[in-house]
Amino acid sequence: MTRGLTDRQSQVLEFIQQFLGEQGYPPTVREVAARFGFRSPRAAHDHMKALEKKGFLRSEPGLPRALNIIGPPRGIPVLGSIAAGAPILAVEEAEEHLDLEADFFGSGRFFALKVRGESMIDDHIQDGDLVIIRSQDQARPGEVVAVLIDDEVTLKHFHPVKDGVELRAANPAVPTLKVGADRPLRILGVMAGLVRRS
Amino acid sequence: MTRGLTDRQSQVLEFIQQFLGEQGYPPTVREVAARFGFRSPRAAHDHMKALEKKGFLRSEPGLPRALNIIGPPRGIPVLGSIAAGAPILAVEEAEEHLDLEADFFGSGRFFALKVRGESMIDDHIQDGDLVIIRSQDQARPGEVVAVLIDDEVTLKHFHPVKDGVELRAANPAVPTLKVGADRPLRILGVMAGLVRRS
DNA sequence: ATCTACACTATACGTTGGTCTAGTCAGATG
DNA sequence: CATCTGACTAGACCAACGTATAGTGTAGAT
Repeated sequence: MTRGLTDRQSQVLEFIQQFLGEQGYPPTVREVAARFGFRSPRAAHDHMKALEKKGFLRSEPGLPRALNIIGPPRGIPVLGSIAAGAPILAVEEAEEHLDLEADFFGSGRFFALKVRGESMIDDHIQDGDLVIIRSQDQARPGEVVAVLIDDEVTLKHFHPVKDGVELRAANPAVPTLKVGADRPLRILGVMAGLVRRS
Repeated sequence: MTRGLTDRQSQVLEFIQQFLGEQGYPPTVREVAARFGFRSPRAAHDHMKALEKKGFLRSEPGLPRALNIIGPPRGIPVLGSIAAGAPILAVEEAEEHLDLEADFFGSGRFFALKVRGESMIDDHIQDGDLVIIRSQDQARPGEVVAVLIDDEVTLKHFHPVKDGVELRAANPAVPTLKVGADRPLRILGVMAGLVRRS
């Protein structure tokens, strides 16, 4: 499952996550041991130390329940910048994660892109804004979409036309891009929100 | 401060919240005591038991760090709308809470205001946006501030001038407001970010 | 003048829980 | 075959921690 962990380590990590979610505080070594039926706290302790060494957990030595899950970053991954050449769309490659509530922007899978330039300025999306995209491969006319075209990601208004698609910017200075049905165009998702950190 | 709590109890609760946000796990009785300089863990323990009795905390007896904040919702409180007449600035009156990471917009105490109208449209702040405000009573020239004036909250650019302050909108259609040094004007905080949910 | 609520100090008890030493066992690797 | 890694048992040490008893001081209400 998760990068470089043994099965048992994944299970332990998952349990700690779950415990934290349900109880609001992290489990002790012995609580982990009890969950898996270990007769010795040592077994659980070993796994937790392994998880720590692999960077999935942080803990304060000697202190009970002083645990922190740091490995699998939760939240919305910031996958790169728009119009900056082929961003990698794997979660592991995320530059950063926006750690916010699961359904903050509604339901679905989300990612974020950092906007470069002023091409969507009339939609009040400015340089440096993080645009939240809901992952989907379909879009309705007029929606703001993140599309992959010619190995580049752009944010545009989506308008299907005869034999193709028009991608309109929200800036009169930026010309509309007409894409024929033959050219490869992949919709990555539609805009679901925006975060600006001044 | 918060409903039915003594000053000290509020402080203790706030510290526990902050600790949880920063450390990822709850503090022990002694860590609370250390924070406030108590020479005895008993003092902290008493406050925590009081908070528990008043329903702000839950704890598992005998277990270290087995704490749970249940009373006050976490996150950034949405305190009301801008330019919509005297919003209540008590945390209890929050309409909603933006449940996101503690230091998402940097450090400090934050609240959010829902923007009504187009008065800041040139700053690309549009109707319905949630503007994140860092609580502080000072501002530097040019910063976007939330100010309380005549029992109304507005979002404006802050410009100190001779014998007063100018509050400029980011929309040419909205006239600049000149406020004399005599008129009561209270800075609630400065803009630290923005959240738009499309 | 007494009472009660609040905020604490001083000290201590007993348990919980992180961590240690010292092993066993199975499966994979060289 | 020996060695290594992963997963565990058994038992123990002791610091950290929740909790208790007993008491001080202060401020406001009765």
